[in-house]
Amino acid sequence: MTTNLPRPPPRPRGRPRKFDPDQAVATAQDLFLARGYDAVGVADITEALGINPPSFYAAFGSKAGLFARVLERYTRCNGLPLDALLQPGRPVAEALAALLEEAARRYAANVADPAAAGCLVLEGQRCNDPAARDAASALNDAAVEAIRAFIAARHPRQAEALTDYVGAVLTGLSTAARAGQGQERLLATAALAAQAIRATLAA
Amino acid sequence: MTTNLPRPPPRPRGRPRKFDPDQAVATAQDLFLARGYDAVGVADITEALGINPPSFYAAFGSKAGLFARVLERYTRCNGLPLDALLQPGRPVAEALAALLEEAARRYAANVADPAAAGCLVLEGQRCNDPAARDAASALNDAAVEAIRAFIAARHPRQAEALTDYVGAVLTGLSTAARAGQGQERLLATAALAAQAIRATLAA
DNA sequence: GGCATTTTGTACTGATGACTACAAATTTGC
DNA sequence: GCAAATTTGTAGTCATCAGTACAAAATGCC
Repeated sequence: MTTNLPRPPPRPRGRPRKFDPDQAVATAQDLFLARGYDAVGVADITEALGINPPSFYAAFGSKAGLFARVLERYTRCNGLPLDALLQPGRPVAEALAALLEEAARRYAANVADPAAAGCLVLEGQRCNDPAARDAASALNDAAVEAIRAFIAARHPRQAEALTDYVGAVLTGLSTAARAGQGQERLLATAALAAQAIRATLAA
Repeated sequence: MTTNLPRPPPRPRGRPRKFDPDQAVATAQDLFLARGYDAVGVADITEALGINPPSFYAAFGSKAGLFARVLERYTRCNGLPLDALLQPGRPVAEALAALLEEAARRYAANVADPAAAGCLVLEGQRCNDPAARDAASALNDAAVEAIRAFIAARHPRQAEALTDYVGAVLTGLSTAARAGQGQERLLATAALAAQAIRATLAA
């Protein structure tokens, strides 16, 4: 029997694409992370991809449409792994400390791309395009709710305040990363921030 | 003797101004605080002032030039009173806790202008105009240095880490305020954040 | 009154940036 | 080979926005 399972999808009818949309999303992610949504023009993207505007709009609809796909990829591949960090059995203070530490590691600029620092979701919420902002806010809201629910399972009385606090520190870490602070400083801030969580939950 | 002291400055030669530049700076401060530097156009400002663009440019030179004057006014009238909060004799943990609490109070939106939330200096650093960004960053750098020096006077070993932490929390508070959190939530976050400072300095 | 000075109002310019109309090109299915 | 389908490349449109040219108006000084 010849294989009939993983048949490569038959190529559609018309002229084939000159570029890979998934690769384009990855490239755009780098650009947005390095310069921010507003500062990256469609012309920058099409130039980086070696395509012309019509190809871009046929594939993604709009700049905000591309950004939504970039955010999806970012949360899947590069965002904080909330599911792994906030496992139901884990002590809350320990989990939140690990969350902040992981954020410090991920938000710091790496050597490969020194300008790519901070969190794309957090920073994306500050852009001037309502559609892009809403896409980022939706993902942020989901993440905040996941943190709140995790805390509330064990410490319902302190869930709101601790969630606000963790959110504020994450924002501060992302901003500090974009301002050029290196991983050591971000880790020190995260460790310091975690002390407040321990102090609160120990009481 | 007739008074000769507070003589009102003799009116200059030409056609008199139709608007008061200082009042214009105050109006612009409200606009920038409510919508952010990038989202406020020169047209918005001239319309709010009831003047035409040439009058605007004759008085302020550029949008960034106006923003510099707005920032000066903001730090003088509405910014955190660092000098009062960080007096040399004051215990460091107490002073920093008061600083965070005061930030929570000031960053929260007030009833008079519900959209005006957050810190104009912190938010201004994120705009897309390099000149405006630099003006905001210079003021921020000065504030950060003042905090660092205040801490270092008593706790030199922890000055860097604590300053980074306080800066991150302030950024988080400003962002949370702009996201709509009310004063109670901001105060709770500030109080929580202060615990980490106490824990660090008690050791 | 006449002149110098400064601001005002009208009506632009020039740059930028998201987005598109349209025809040519390249593929598949018959 | 031919028609249908889809993408590409060229060359734009349109809106927005910071900033300006220039003449008319309004003042003080002589």
